[in-house]
Amino acid sequence: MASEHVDVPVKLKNHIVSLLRQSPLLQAFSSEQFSLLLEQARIHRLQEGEMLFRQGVPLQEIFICLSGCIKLFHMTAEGHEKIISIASPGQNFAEAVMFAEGNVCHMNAAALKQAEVIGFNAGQFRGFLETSPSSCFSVMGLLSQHIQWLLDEVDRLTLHNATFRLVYFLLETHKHPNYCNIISLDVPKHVIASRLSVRPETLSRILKNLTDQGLITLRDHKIELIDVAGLKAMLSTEG
Amino acid sequence: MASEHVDVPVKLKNHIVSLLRQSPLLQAFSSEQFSLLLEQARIHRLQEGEMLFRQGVPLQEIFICLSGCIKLFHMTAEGHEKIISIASPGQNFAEAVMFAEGNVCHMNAAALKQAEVIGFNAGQFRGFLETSPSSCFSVMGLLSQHIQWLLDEVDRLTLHNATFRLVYFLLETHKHPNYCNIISLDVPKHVIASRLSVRPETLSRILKNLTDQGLITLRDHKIELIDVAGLKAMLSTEG
DNA sequence: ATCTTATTTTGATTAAAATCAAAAACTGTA
DNA sequence: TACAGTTTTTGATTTTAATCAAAATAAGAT
Repeated sequence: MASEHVDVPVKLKNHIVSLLRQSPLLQAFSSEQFSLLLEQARIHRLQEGEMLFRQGVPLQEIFICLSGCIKLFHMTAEGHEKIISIASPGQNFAEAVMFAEGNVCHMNAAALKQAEVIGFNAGQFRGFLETSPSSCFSVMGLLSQHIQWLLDEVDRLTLHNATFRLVYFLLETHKHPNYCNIISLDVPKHVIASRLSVRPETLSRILKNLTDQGLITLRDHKIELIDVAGLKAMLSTEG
Repeated sequence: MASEHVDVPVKLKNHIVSLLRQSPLLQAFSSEQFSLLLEQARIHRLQEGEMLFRQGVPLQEIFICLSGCIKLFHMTAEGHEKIISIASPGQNFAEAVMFAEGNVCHMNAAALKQAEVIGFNAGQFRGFLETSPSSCFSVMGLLSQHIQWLLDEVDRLTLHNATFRLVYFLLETHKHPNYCNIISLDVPKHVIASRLSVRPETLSRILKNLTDQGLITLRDHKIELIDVAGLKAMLSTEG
């Protein structure tokens, strides 16, 4: 799995190296361990739609997205897809698999657009953890955060409706970047829909409602948040 | 929080001690560390409905249920409750909180029936982890399992319907115990409903359907699985 | 450009489950 | 046993979002 599109050894640009050095996954390691991990790491270059790994398959790597974005998703027998999360540059994924029975991952990962992913050797990674409880604590913190996120997600799915989930998603996405109130959707809307567990038609209608209420405006593939306070109010009152 | 109903120091029956010794949470520790954890542990005796801790409050303990059962649940501003999971004797909970920002737990815990819970000192626990990477690995394995369970739960909530969730729940509950096909619900049905994210009325109707189909029978607060193969078939075909 | 394809929106309809309301079945207690 | 309370079931109705179907829009290729 995931071996066809690999370049090794890794030659990384400096800004990528410093991105990685700051990753919560790696920052607790010594410089030496960090270098050794990089030496053994592989770059996966994926075309849009290309799979990185499939559910049920054991993984020998822990991943960090370097460019593009990766969807992590479940698939039912009938072919229905549910996107659990979307990893963007700097974000790690499949780190919990390293401690799972048989290292089997229960999810699929595929590129939503042309992407580069770095895969660290899981055995080597575990080896370094064995020598360093402080690194273990760093990883345990990461796993704890992951659990917290999933608990909140269950919360949103069970106690809140589709509109709430979309508004929450918009405000979350809005948190990170460059102050301006414009969110660029760099993936098709049906991807956002799957991420939010609604049908594309429903997402379209909800966006229309919010537009009609004067809370957002839509143009191209960008959503401008007109009334952030109003959106925030929707999260506390309704849902 | 959680200090009113505490007996300390702990005096435990032998079978409880051996239950604890086998807990995935504790088994990686040395006998000495295990004893020291027990020395600092507190027993919480809870009446039915009594809270163990509330969301938003920092926790200084990691818990294992000794008797009775504990519901772990979210609560919305409007007072709607969603039970995430139910801990029965031997099961640990709130172990991830120990690595969270400010040790803040985002869930509530309360007794579903008269219960005893042992709370280990989280600081001491972390201290022992610092001395032992192998214990860390044990905990990371536990956290990884927790993540896996939550991912599956998201899966069931988004890709499957209420009937699927109930049938899955019945078969999961059936896995553990003493071969016989009778599941005793030792909690009110509305608790099961909340756990499955359906309304009590809906649960009642689904149980009726399954009964009409000859898959189960209901009497008292027991569900007898008549056609286990038929139930399993429902998980693969429909959902 | 034009044609082709994929994505998104809109409208009409359906389905699953929630809600509302009330009856029935239990529980425990006096 | 009768009574007061809770829990569960049943029935009628509504709501939310899914589904089905088709039009509109956007994106790519020739």
